[in-house]
Amino acid sequence: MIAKRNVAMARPPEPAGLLDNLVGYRLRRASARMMSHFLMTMEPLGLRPVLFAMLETIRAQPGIIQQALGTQLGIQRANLVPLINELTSRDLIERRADPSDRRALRLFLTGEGGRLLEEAELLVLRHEEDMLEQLSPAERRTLLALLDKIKAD
Amino acid sequence: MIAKRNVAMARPPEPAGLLDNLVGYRLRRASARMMSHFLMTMEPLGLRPVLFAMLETIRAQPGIIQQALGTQLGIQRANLVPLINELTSRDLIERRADPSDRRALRLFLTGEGGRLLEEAELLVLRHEEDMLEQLSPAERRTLLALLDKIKAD
DNA sequence: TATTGTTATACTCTATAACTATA
DNA sequence: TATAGTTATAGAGTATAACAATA
Repeated sequence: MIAKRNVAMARPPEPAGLLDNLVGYRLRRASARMMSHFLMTMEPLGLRPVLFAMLETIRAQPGIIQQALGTQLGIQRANLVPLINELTSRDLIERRADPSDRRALRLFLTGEGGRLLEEAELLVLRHEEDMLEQLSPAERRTLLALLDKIKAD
Repeated sequence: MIAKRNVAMARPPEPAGLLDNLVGYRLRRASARMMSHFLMTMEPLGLRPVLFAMLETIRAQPGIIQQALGTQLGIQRANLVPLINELTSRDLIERRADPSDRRALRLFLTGEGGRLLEEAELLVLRHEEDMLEQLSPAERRTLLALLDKIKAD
């Protein structure tokens, strides 16, 4: 393609000045790249990032109630419902009534949920390895540590 | 609140195991924190992150066409249209026909767009300062450099 | 034929308010 | 009164397909 110079203020295609020095913007773009690649990687398993995060959290804390799951993942109770339904109807998790608090539903992985999650974990590790191959182990630790220093609000 | 121990596999509320060691997940959470704080900061100006990014890019490259704007910001042409309309109807930018390519529309900030963007930049810098106060200048540079090492796809 | 801008559409994510059943 | 789960709804982001005008 040939550069056009017929407009008064046209400049070389510089990325955009201030924008490119903003941590928030660069963070958002980097995160979008990761998400997009995650989606491609997980497509065969039909797991989006949220669903994977939910399964991981339920596996780490079997019997967790929806409210706690939502709090930990930053998802509101109301928005969690259709996601829980999605995992339930795919037989990846199950809800069991809590005998001591009949408002609460405890969440557990099913056998199939556990199996799928194991497959997913392999894919996720491969995905991270693929996206982060330019970063040494030390750099990855540094990146995580620096991310943690961003204000929690 | 008192911990309940009446469910077989209940564990201490650990964040979630593998999940918390995934760069993609931590990146996504950090980015969400920044976005949320950005939204609060910019609320008085009515600028969302996308709109701010568009204004910045148009200011840096006056006369940019929609297609290029979309490519640079990672927004598809079709999705850009309502955003351009929003900025146009608020008199922050204007479209001018390109005499040499009558398919293309060149984008420019209006006077008011320029003024609003200047205000916005001050707020954004304050916002970044607020969110990143725990990071030294060197750490911020390191963070940006590490983000750049994440694969571009 | 390919490209620019556009319309239409659909899905996901996010946010809020209000309901129910329990506590 | 407060909490857990739910329903309904609306806004915003993102993706694809198809069209008109122009190259």
